[in-house]
Amino acid sequence: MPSDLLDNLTETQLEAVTHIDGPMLVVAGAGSGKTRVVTRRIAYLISKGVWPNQILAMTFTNKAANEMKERVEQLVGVAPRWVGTFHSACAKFLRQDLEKLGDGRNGNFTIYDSSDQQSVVKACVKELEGTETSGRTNANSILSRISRAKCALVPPATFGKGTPEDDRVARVYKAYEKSLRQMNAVDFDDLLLLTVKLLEQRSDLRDIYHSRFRYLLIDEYQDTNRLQYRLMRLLTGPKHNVHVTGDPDQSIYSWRGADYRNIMDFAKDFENTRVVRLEQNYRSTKTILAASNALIQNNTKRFEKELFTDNDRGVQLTVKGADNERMEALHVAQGIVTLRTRRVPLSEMAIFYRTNAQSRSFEEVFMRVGVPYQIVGGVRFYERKEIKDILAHLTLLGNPRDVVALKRVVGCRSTGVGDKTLARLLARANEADIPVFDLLCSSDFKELLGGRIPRKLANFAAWCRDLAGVPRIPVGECVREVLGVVGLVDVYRNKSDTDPAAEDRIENLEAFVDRAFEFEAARPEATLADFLEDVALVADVDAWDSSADCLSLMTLHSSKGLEFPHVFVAGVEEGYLPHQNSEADWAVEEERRLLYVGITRAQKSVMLTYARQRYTWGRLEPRGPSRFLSELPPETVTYDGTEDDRNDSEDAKVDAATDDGELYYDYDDTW
DNA sequence: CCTATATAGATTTTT
DNA sequence: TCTATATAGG
Repeated sequence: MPSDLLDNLTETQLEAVTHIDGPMLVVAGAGSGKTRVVTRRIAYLISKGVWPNQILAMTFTNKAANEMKERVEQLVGVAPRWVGTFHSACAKFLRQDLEKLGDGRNGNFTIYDSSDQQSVVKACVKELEGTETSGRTNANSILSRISRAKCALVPPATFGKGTPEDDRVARVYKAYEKSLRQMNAVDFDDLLLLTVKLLEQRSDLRDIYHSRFRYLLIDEYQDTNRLQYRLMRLLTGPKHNVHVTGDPDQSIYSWRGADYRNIMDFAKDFENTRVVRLEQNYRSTKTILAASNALIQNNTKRFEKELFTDNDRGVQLTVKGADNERMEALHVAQGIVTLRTRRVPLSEMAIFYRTNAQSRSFEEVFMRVGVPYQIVGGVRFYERKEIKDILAHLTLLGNPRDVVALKRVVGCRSTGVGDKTLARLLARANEADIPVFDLLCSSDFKELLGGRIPRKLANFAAWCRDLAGVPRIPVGECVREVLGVVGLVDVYRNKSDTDPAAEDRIENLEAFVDRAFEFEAARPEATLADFLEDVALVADVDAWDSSADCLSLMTLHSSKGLEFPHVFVAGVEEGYLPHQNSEADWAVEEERRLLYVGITRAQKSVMLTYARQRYTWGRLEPRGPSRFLSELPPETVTYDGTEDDRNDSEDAKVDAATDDGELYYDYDDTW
C-alpha cells in the first residue's frame, strides 16, 4: 500500500476512508475534504486487493468524475474504469444489454438531446392532432412534464389523467415513447430508466452486475431523484456495499426531480449504516465561512450543522452595486486587476452567475481588455447547428432508423427533398419494416419505394449510398471523410454573405474533425459509436482546463464541486438570486443554497456584485440587490462604493498592455 | 413541392 | 441578440 494513503487525515476522515464493507453515509460540508476522502477510499479499497474494475463510482458531472479518476490514478497508478456520470455509466450498460429488454431497441441506439426530443414531440403532436405545436414553449412544457414523469418512474399508462391538458400530455408521452423505440433512440432520462427496467426485469442480469460491481459509490447524493435512487437500490448487491456522500445544504437540482430526502433517509434505507459527518472546513477563511453559515441558516428545512475552520480570518467579502451589467463587468475586471497587481494567477479566479446569458457582458469586457478566459458550459459545442448537422450524418451511419437525424441530413442543405417526400419514405420504410436510411441506400431502392420517383429523390438516394460507403474506422478519417461527402464547409462558405457566423461555423467544423482525431489517438480501438457517445455525454468537460492560466466563467450550478482562491459572484440581485421564476418559498430556499454553493467555493476572497439596471432583450429594466445580501452578517462584509458610483459613464476607459506576460490596465478617473 | 427571406418571440439551472 | 416559424417565390 502506498504509505501516504492514510497520511494527513483527521480521525473522521480516516474512518470514512478505511471503511470497507457495508453501507456508509458521509455527510460532507462544503470544503470538508470530501473528494479527498472519496478518492482515498477508492485507492484504499484497491490497495486492499479490490480489483479496480469492481468499483463503480457515479457522479453527476463529468468534471467530478474526471477529477476523481485522475486523483485515484495519482494515488495508486490505476484509473478505475467505472468512474463516471450516472448517464455515461448507464449508456455503457445499455450498449451492452439494451437488446435484452426486448422493446425493439438495441445497442446502436442514439442518445437524443433536448432539441432532438423537441423535434420528436413536435412530430408526435402533429401526428396526433394534425396541427403544429405553437412555438417552442409548448413542446418544451410537454417535454418537461414527460421528463418529470420519467424521473418519478411514472409510465405513460399511469400518467395522471384529469384536465384536458393532462390527457394531452399523456397521449403525447405515449406516442413519444413509441417513436423513440421505433427510431432506436433514447433520451437522457431513458439512459437511467431503461437500465432500471432491465435490472428489474432480469434477475440474472442483476446478479451479474452485483458480482461485477462489488463496491458502489455515489457522489452528491443529495441531488439524486427517484429514478437515480431506484438505480442505486438495484445496483446495490446483497452485501449493501454502498457508499454515498453529499450535503443537504448543497442540493440545487430539485427542478430535475432531486429530492434531498434521499440523503436524509439513507440511514433508514440501510440498516447498520455508518454515518460520518465532516464538518471541518479546510478551504475557506473564517470570514467566508461565517458569512456562508449565516446565510444558509435562513433556510428552514435543513439538517442543523455548522462548519468550522482553523484557517485564518482573512478579508471581508466585498459587495459592489453597479449601474448596469456593463459596469458590473468593469467592476469585476477592476477586482481582477487588483488581484493581478498582487501577482495572483488568473487560474485562481472565477466568476459565477445564475444564467448562462449573463456571461456575455463579461466576455465583451475581457475580450476588449485582453484578459484570457474560458467559459464552462454555456452553448455547448455539440449543440451548435453546424455540429449537430455533421453529427446527424455520423449518427445515421450507426443508427439507420434515426429519423430525427435523417431530417437534419435532409434539411441542412439543398437536397430537393422536403417534408412530403420524407413522409412518403417513412411510410414505406415502416410498411416494409426496413430502417429508413437502409431503404434509401438500398440498391433496389426504386423497386422498394415503388411509384414515380422524382429525379431529386433519386439523386439523394444515390448520395446516401455514397455516404453509407464511408468506412467507419478509424474514427478521425471517418469524420473527415463524411464532412467531405456532405460538403458542409462549402455550404457555409457559400452562405458567408447571409450568415455572419459562417466563418465561425467552418472553424467549428474543423475543430470537430480535430476532436475526432484526438479521440482516435486517445482510444485507437474505439468505434464511431463510442465517439458519438463521448460527444453526447462527456465532450464538454475536456474543454475546461483547470491548469490553464486563464479566468474561469461558469454558472453557479457548474461551480459545484470546484474551488478557487478568489471568487466573484455576479448578479446577486432580485430576479437572478432568487431567480424570478423561483419566488415560491421552497424555491427561494434552493436559490439560497445556490448562492451558498457559490460563496463556499472560495478559499480567500469573495466579491458579490449586482446591477441596479440591466438590459434584458434590449430593454432597460430596474433591478435591485438580492435579499440574500442582507442576510450576510455586517461584520463579514464591506459595501464598496455602492452609494457613490458617480456617473456610470459609458466612457470608463480600459486599456490593456502586455509586458512580460503581466497585464497592466489604465483607467480614467471614473474609477 | 422546396427554398430563401423577413419577422416575431424568447432565456434558469444540466446529463 | 439569436432562433424558429410564417410567408411568398421559384
